[in-house]
Amino acid sequence: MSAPARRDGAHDEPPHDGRSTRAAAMRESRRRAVLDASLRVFSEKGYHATRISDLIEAAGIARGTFYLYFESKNAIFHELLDQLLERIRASVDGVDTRVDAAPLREQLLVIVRRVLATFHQHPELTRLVLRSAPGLDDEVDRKLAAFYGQLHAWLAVSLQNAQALGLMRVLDVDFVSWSVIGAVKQIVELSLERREGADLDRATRALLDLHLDGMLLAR
Amino acid sequence: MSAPARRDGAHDEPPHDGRSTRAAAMRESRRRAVLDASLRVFSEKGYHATRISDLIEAAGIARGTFYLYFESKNAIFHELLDQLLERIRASVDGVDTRVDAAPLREQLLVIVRRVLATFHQHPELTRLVLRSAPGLDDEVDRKLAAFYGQLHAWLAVSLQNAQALGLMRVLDVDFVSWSVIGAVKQIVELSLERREGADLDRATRALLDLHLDGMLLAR
Amino acid sequence: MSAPARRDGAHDEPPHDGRSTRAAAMRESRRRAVLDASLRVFSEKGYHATRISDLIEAAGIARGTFYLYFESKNAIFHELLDQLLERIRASVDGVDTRVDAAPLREQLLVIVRRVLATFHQHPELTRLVLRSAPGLDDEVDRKLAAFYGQLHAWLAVSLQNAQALGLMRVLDVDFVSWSVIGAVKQIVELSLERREGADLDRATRALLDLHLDGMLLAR
Amino acid sequence: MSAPARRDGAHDEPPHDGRSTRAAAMRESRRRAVLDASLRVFSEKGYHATRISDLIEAAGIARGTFYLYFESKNAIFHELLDQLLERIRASVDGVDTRVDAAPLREQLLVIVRRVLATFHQHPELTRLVLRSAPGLDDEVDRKLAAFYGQLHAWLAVSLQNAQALGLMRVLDVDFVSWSVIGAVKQIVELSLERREGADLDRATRALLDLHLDGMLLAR
DNA sequence: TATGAATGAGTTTTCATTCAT
DNA sequence: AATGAATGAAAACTCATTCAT
Repeated sequence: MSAPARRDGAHDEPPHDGRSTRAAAMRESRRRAVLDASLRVFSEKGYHATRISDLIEAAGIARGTFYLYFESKNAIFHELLDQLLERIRASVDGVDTRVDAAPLREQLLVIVRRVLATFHQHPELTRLVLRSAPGLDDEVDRKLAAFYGQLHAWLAVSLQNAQALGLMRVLDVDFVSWSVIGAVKQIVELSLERREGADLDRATRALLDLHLDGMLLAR
Repeated sequence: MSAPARRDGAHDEPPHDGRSTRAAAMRESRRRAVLDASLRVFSEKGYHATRISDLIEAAGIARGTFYLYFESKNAIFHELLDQLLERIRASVDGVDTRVDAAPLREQLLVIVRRVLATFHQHPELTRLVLRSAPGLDDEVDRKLAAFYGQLHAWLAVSLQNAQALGLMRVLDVDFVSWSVIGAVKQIVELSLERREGADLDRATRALLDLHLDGMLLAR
Repeated sequence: MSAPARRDGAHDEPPHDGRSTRAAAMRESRRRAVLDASLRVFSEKGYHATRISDLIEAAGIARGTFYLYFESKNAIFHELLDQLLERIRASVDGVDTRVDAAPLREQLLVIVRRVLATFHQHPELTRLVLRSAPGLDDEVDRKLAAFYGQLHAWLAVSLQNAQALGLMRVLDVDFVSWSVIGAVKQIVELSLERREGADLDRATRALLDLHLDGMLLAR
Repeated sequence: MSAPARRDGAHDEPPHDGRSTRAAAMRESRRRAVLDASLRVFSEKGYHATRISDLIEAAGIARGTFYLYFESKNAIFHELLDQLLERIRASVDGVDTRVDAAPLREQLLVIVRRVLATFHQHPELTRLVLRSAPGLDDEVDRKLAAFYGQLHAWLAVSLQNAQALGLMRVLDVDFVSWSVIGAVKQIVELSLERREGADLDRATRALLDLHLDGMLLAR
């Protein structure tokens, strides 16, 4: 998976020479603070129920200040969205997709655990992506589709390889990949509600158990 | 699965004696028409992007008339939501959960096909539930949670039985049930985009194949 | 001078069948009332100092009602502007430009008196055109330029004819026409301040006296 | 015509002793630079469409710096306005109003040419006065009224004298003076659009031709 | 019952001015 | 003196809901 263009957010990056390095750092940290506060609010109330007033109150800034850092409510949401998407991409990117490198079981174990952990470490971002984002607007939907599409493509290729190497049964790789993605999403959503960190391992094992060996006793 | 309380929508059902039976029928049919039109609009534009103007235009009624039949924009959405939820429930309800009645594979085949078909027959309702509804408001989220909760409980019990009867491996039934639900949701969403009706069988088979026998070759 | 396309203002003319003739009339009269009230406010405070609040207060309507009739503050202003421009055009249109029809003096007398009277009858519209409109935005400036351009063209042609017929000295018709227009505008503006209606005749005579016979005694 | 009170603009002139003379000069030159840049912007975009951001960008200074030199957006505009008004006043002031000094024709030739040239040399200031200023606020309108009033008074007195000396026909001096002012304004505005410098003489001659000898052939 | 004009609270965004550094 | 980030009052516009006919 290749990294998408980074989204810098602020309208036009001010040209900062040497002397304003400090200022630029301050600015960036403040931006971060607003993003963090906004994430919390968006994640809790959802996009539409969130007012700019909520955002600036949570960030402790004035109304105009918000627009100093972000173009609009919509823009800050997109920036937030891009972040998690990027984070998940990164967490998957690290996994070795050369199937011969290790048994399928081990490989999937690593990636599933990583993905679940990533979501688990960022419950707000997760809630944002899973609950607030879908259906917001066409642009958001396009981003989500692209994201899941990448994930699916990556998974499908991996499975295809495994299949070619005789490590996997002959299955409908397309549907199976989507199925796995759906299962993971659902488990993530579940852990969001339950907020039990300890279940991460249990969830990982259950997912692998099911998908690798199936429900039936023997064949 | 038990049927939930029916939601009548309109403010207070006027007591209709014999002479107004015809009128009541007219009223009901008109209500239906508005609901149908609204479903189409909601499903296409999403809840927030949909204006009352869109609804009344699609239904061909006047602004005030809308409020004669529905309390509010929110109320009609809830009514629509309840409908699909009820329809899916019904499609699942019919399945015999006594595990000994048939092999697990057959049972799951029937139910998965039914569920997929149900969604497939009502793409608008599906889009509504899958895209517009989540994260809308607490009430909606509660309903969805309850719905999926029921589904999960039903599935978990079935699997538990199968397990007890030695028809199924020992798996974490809780997680596995959620995983299956997630997979199905994802496949449904997929078919929503692709709009290929013929794939229903292929999807069903792929889902069962994966979940019953797993990915690995042999054990 | 040809009449320009009428500007109907309201977003999309609602289709009114026979039964809603009364309603349409009501609507139109209400529109008029809002236009009149707005004209008063605009004329007194100028475009920018006028708030929508001022407009709706003057018209005695609610905020939303305003937007039922007009798209925006800018739109109602344009509609008002078009009105006076049209009215002046009409007042000039009636004048016979065939120079041989009457002596130049008589012709100019009629038209100048008409123009002055038109402005004088509508002091608010006049103030709007003369004070608020110029420099408002490009569209307004274009309209004003077009308007004065028509006026100038009409005048220039008339003078050209007069010249060809030997009724007028050989003068730079282009500049002279603009000069006359400027003089009239200034006199109109003057009468706006003085608010003396009786001076209309005196002003007309002074203008003609000056422009026809010049300042010098004899030649 | 007497010079009006000078408007210094900046809050309170700091008392500058000998040692700060250099600094004061710097300050003054910077002030000038900001004024010049602002004039350009105001003249192009108009008062309301001009943002402080435009001003400081054009002047190459920081936001806060602007307020070190000028009290407000309104204040700098007024200062700019006063300048042209003063400049025109000065260009007229030099003309000898003792009518017996020269024939009316010669006198008017000089002054009209001067006035036109003054405007022509400063198109931005001209656009400001003619397009942006009128109707801006009461204070501006008062200044413009005062300015034109002075011009009118000066012209009226001159004509009165000429009349008394038998150099001019008996005309309504009040209206005639306003008429001349209006004509000149219009011609100036015209040359602003056309931007043809060479026409200055032609315009001057046309104006005099018309006003001195009138349109008619002979009397 | 049906209509659609009227309502006004609520929301985003702008931008002149201030002030800490 | 110079800077530019921060401020918040003010303004336009939207749209779900009401209500007189």
